[in-house]
Amino acid sequence: MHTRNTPSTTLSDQALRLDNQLCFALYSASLAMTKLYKPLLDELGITYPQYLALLVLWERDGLTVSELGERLYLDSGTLTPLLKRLETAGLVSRLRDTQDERRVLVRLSAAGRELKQRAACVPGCVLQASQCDVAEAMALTHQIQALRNRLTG
Amino acid sequence: MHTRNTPSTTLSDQALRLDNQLCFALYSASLAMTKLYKPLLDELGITYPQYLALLVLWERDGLTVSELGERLYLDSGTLTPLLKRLETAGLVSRLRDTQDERRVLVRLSAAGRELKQRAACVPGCVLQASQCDVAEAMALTHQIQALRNRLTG
DNA sequence: CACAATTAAATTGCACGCAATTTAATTGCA
DNA sequence: TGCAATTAAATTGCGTGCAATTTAATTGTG
Repeated sequence: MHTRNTPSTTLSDQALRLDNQLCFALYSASLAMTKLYKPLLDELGITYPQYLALLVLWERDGLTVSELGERLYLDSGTLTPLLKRLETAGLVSRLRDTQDERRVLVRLSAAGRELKQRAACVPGCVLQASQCDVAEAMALTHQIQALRNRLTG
Repeated sequence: MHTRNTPSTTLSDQALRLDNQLCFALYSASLAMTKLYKPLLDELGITYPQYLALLVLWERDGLTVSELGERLYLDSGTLTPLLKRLETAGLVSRLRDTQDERRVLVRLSAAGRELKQRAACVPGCVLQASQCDVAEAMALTHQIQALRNRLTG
């Protein structure tokens, strides 16, 4: 119910404006970033979420699906099919842990390890395309990580 | 090829670390934000991208699919089925523009307009859950929007 | 006016994300 | 030891995102 007949802008109108939404800024920036990666990752024959999984494995090989999921904030419903595709592409192996048959160990293949060299130029290309200087990008990264940690913690 | 036998950390190793990726900060924060909205939007019977489309229509009703897409950075491949679901839910109508039959005008129904009142509390709830003060959230929003504009421009 | 070029949505196909459930292995406790 | 509770992946089902194509309407040009 309005208190006058002319269109008024209430506090909740302001709060609901798309351009005032932190969530939409994150959402649209994340999608834009993915599109930026697309041509670079096409060269490597992988998708953006597959690239993220490989980043984790390039840091530390031989993780379980759950450990990968903790690092990426993704569950087995997302990771199982993604990892099967990486396996089909010959980049990783998926083998049950003999110590605990519930677990599946994900390991880089030789091709998976070699792909790291070909990916070495990707972060630089993206940074350049995003027209950020390194310091600005790092500062923003830390702020967004801090937000995410509050959201998930 | 390494210049020594001990494991070394190269510049490109650093550049490829998951926690140094602005893209992953955005990606994981965006997903975390979506999960925060989930229970609130479940109450309203809509998904997060549907909520974004409604935010646009609550600002300005009667847009074409393309105009919605420009605002949300989404294409008809995403929006057409999403808008059909909003139509099925009784929140919008989708009618060909009689002036130009190529266009489809998306308009809020009475129920769609009324939903805005029920959604009025959502931004505040989310802000509280994200443990940001308003000024911090706004500042971060503007920084991320500026980045997105560079990425899409 | 004819007709090629352009534009707007819709469609198709594939890869996520994720909630909910299922399957299988391990743990813990009486 | 037996067996319920827990844990780890996989599976199912649905809703995005998006590239590529298709369909249909409009525009522009000779």
